[in-house]
Amino acid sequence: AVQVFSAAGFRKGSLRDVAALTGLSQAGLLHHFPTKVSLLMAVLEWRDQDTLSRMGVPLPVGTDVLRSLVREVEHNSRTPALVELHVIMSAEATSPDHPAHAYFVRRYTAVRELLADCFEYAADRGEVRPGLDAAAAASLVTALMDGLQIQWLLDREGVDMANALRSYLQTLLAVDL
Amino acid sequence: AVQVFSAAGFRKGSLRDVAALTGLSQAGLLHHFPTKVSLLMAVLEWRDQDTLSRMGVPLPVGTDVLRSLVREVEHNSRTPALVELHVIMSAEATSPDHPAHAYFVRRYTAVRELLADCFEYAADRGEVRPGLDAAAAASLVTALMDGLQIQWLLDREGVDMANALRSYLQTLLAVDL
DNA sequence: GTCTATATACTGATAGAC
DNA sequence: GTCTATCAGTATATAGAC
Repeated sequence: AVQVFSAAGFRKGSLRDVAALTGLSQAGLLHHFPTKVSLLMAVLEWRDQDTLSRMGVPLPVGTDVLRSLVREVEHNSRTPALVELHVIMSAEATSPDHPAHAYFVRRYTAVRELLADCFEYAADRGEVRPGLDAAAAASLVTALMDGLQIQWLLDREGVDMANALRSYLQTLLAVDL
Repeated sequence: AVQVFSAAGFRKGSLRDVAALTGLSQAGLLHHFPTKVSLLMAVLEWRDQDTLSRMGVPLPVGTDVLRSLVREVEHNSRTPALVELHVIMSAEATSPDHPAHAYFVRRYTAVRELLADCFEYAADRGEVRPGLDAAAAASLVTALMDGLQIQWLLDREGVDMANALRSYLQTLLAVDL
C-alpha cells in the first residue's frame, strides 16, 4: 500500500495494484482492510510508528529533538518512497473532503507544538539565538522540511535535505548542533 | 479546470467535471483541448502568465524580487484555489511518470536560479547579511513558501504565510524589506 | 463548434463458493 | 481466509450527426 499510494496518491492508487503487490486478490485484500479508507489509515499509522521507532519513545526534548529531526531527514534521503508518501498524502489531504484531512490537521499541529516546546526548552537554557520566536520557528522548520522534500524528489542529486535543514537550524541556535 | 484540478488533483480531476463547470459537454471541451494532458499544460501556462502579470515583465532584480514575492504570497492568501492548485500539482508531479514532471523540474530550477541571482545582486550592494550562501538561501526560501502553503491550507486562521516569509527574509538581509 | 452515443478500460465494493 | 464472478459507477477518448 505504501508503494502504491506513494506512487499514485491515495485518490488514484488502486486496491487492485496493492493486491497484486501482496499476491492477494482484490477481495482477499479487502478481507483484511474492509475499505480503501481503512487501508489508508493503517498506512498512516504504520508511518507514524515507523518514525517514532527511530526517534524513540518518549520523544527527546530540547535540542535533542532537532538532532533527531536531522537524523530522520538523513533516513528519508535513503527511502524515497517514504518521502513520496508524505509529500503526496499531505498535499491531497489539504482538501477538506479528503479522508486524511483531519489526521493531517492534527499531525501538523502536533509537530509544530513539539518543535515550539523544544525551542522554548532550549531557550530556557540559553541555547537559542536571543529573541527567537519559538512558535514562528516551529512553523518555519516544519515548512522547510516539507518544501525540501518536494525539491529533493524533483532533483535528488541537486538537493541535500539534511544539510540544508542542519544549516538552517544552526542559525537559530547559540550552541553547536 | 483550475477549480477541478485544485480540488481533486490532475489524476483524479475529471474532464466531465471541468466540462460541467464550463457548460460544455465533455466532447465539446475536448474539441478545444484534445486530451486531458493538453488541458493540464494550458492550466500550468495560464498560472505562470497570471503570476508574471502581477510580478511584471521583465522581472524585478535584487531585493525587489523579494518584495514581489511577499506581495505574491499576500495575493495567494486571498485566492485559496491557486494555492491548492500549486500544492497538489507540485506534489503529484514529483512522480517521474506524471505529465507535468519535466515542467516542475524546470520550474523549480528556474525559481531557485532567479532567487539566487537576486541574493547575489543584493550581496554586491551590501544589502544581505555577511556570509550568506545565495544558492542555499534560494533553495530555502522556495522550500519555505511551499511548506507554508500546506500549513495554511490545513489551518487558514492559524498560519500567516506572508508574515512568516517576510520575517524570514528580513533575517537574511542587512536592509529593511 | 457543439452535441449524443458509444467504445474500452478501470474503479471500490459485494456475494457467495470453498 | 482466499478465491472467482460480478455489480454499478466512473474514466478518457472517439465517431459521426448537425
